[in-house]
Amino acid sequence: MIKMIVEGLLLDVDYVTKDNKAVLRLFLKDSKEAFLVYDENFEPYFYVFAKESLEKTKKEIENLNDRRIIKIEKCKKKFIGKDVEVLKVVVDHPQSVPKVREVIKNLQSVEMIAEYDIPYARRYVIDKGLIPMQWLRIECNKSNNMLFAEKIEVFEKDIPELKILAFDIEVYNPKGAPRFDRDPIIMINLVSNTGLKKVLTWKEIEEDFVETCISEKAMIKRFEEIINEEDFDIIIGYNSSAFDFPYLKKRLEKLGVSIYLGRDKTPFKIEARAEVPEVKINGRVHIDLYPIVRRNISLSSYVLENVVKEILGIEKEKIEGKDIWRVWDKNDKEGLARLARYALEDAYYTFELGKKFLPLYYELSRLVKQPLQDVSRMTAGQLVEWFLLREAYYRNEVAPNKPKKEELKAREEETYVGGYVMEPKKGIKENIAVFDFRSLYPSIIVTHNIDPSTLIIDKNCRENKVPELGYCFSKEKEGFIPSILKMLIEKRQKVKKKMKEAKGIEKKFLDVQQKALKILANSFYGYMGYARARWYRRECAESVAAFARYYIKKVMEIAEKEFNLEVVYGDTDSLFVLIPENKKEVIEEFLNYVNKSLPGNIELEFEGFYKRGIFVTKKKYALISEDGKIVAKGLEVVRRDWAKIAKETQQKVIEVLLKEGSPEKALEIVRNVIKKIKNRKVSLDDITIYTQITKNISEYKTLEPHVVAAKKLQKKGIKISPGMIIGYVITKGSKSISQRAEPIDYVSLDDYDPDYYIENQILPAVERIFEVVGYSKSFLRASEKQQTLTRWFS
DNA sequence: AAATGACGGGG
DNA sequence: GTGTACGTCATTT
Repeated sequence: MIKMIVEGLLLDVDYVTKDNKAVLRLFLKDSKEAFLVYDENFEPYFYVFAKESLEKTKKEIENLNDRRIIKIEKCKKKFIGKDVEVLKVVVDHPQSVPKVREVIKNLQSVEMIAEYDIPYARRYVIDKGLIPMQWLRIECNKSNNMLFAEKIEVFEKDIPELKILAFDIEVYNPKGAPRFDRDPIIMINLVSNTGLKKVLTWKEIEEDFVETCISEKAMIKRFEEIINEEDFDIIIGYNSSAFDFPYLKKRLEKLGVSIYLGRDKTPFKIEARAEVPEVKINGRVHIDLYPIVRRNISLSSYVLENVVKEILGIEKEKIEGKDIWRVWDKNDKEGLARLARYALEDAYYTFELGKKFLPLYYELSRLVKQPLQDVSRMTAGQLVEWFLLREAYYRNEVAPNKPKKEELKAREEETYVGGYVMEPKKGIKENIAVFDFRSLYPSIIVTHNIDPSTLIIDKNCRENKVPELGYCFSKEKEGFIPSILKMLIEKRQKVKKKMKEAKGIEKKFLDVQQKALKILANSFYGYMGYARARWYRRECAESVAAFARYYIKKVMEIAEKEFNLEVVYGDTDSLFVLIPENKKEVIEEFLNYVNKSLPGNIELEFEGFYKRGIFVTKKKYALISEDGKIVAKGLEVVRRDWAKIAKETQQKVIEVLLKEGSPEKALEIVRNVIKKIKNRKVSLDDITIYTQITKNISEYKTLEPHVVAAKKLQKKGIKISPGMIIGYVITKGSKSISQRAEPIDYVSLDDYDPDYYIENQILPAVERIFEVVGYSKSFLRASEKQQTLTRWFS
């Protein structure tokens, strides 16, 4: 056994079981290579609160004679700000926790149990004070060529160059959605910061970045080889959790091959989660950019091309997914080369998106102090929760439990008045300035000391009283949440101050840091009102919202009364104001005036200027900026289970209204579409609705259209299995919509029901928009029904 | 009115 | 893995 000291950046932590004991694995990376350190010095535990005396409860637990229980200790802790004494029950293995806790929680003398559901690796990084994406100096023992940690300390140092691979697969798909049991992977596209720009495939393609393998199987094995040879730290994809990796896994099963991508030479695993599946490649970090982009940027569509356009400002061409197989089958030299170029582009842009977002997640990982891959999957509420769990540990607070099912249901039903949403002045408006107050919520929490422990429910309370509500917040003692939030805000201000003097990379680095702090700080309000939160407290969230309403209304009043500006819309922390032609300077004046009148660090910001907007209802509007970018909120019908013709019609209507400001032209578009539908001048492609079968047909309780269509296919001898996407058309007749759904392969243009497409597809997609520009629902419907009588459709 | 089921991205 | 989303919409029952 040799003693030694190693240093490395903490990329990930998990545990393995050796001799029935859990051993933690720290995956580290120094400036040269990746390495692994084990830690055996940690034990799983949870807390027990006693009804009467700790001693009595301790005895009762001891009397269980449960061999999984290793130790029971009395501890002094705090719970929601109050001193408590609890028992710490240590067990032999993390997987014993759920079993032992079930026994203990039902004991007579037990009041409740706590912190019984914290994943072992996360508990470990919290208790040991480790910071992922930060450097560790570890004193270890080396035996059998393995390193065992004895003492660990965190120190600050820049993140070393990490090896990052972006990948993407192309799949043969003659039936639209690829069927994993039949359709092969035809290309694997790789772009890395180690200089890789490669398309693996199994057809000869004349491009120098293409590497031709002898078969699909050989191509996948080559993919494995490249990952292991280059030893990537991070593997990124776009929707790779839900598509690329699951598809790859199914192909591997079908082909009877295994690949070992883990640093410990294990296969990658796909773990079912409520959200999207989680891909685990031991020792490496897998990050799917699709959910990240969705969480961080508000767009009407998240197809890669659109994301690249909006975020990177690059117009990228797309080979329609549906056409890939055709190009592949055609075997035309130029076609295949073109396919390969597009394929490489997909990986390239995924890589570019990674460059854009990864630094932020490195920072969030350091800030929340949980592993990068975990943090990359967290929603805002989870970021706050894990951050608070760490803070609670260091303040000796026992964390409140997550709500049980009934409690969750009760919380979800507990509604309160949220932000103020103004009923928009409906219709088309021009020259719109948008302002928002993003720092409003955190500032309110800190300024008014809003916390579960400071809440006073008393109609007659006076000091620090919440507008409209019978609550006050004591200012005697700083609350848990306000004190943490205050620290975050101050830290951010410091970083921003430093940023002013910094340059180049240093400045960028600081900018990412302040963004991470901002994201976290802005999530605390939502967190207190989030039903699944441990530190949930309805009255707190309710009070923040009440203060926010007070401030936004005040600012709207200033705009109208003091600046004579028309406010056309506002939502929670934003307001939309009409700016008179040639008076843009008023934006600055208004902003300055408002900010002088607001208390503390509460600040209004200018978000942007828009040439035109359509305001439909609360939360439903579309804006076009001066450079022609359209931002649509709440109006999109871009789902697969709508007919293409409905989606396209809606898009065209919004575009014409915003670009030309002409309801008449938009109406003309709708009339033409209706006419086309009536005259059967559409294609089957336009009217096909695609819906996925998600379980065995026999398990369906209700007979929806796609289920009926699938049953009809089954009768024709076609095997239906979960995951299949059924394309169908609604045909003429008097039965229910479902009964009239016919599989696309068995209908002709003469069969479809024009009324269904007009009434249930076209009109619902556009009528709300038309209503606000002066054409009522009944007008649209009436003019549609009078088709043969009126000029509209003749 | 309540219950049920599907959407997103990927090809 | 000591963790199971989310908010919205259409259609059926």
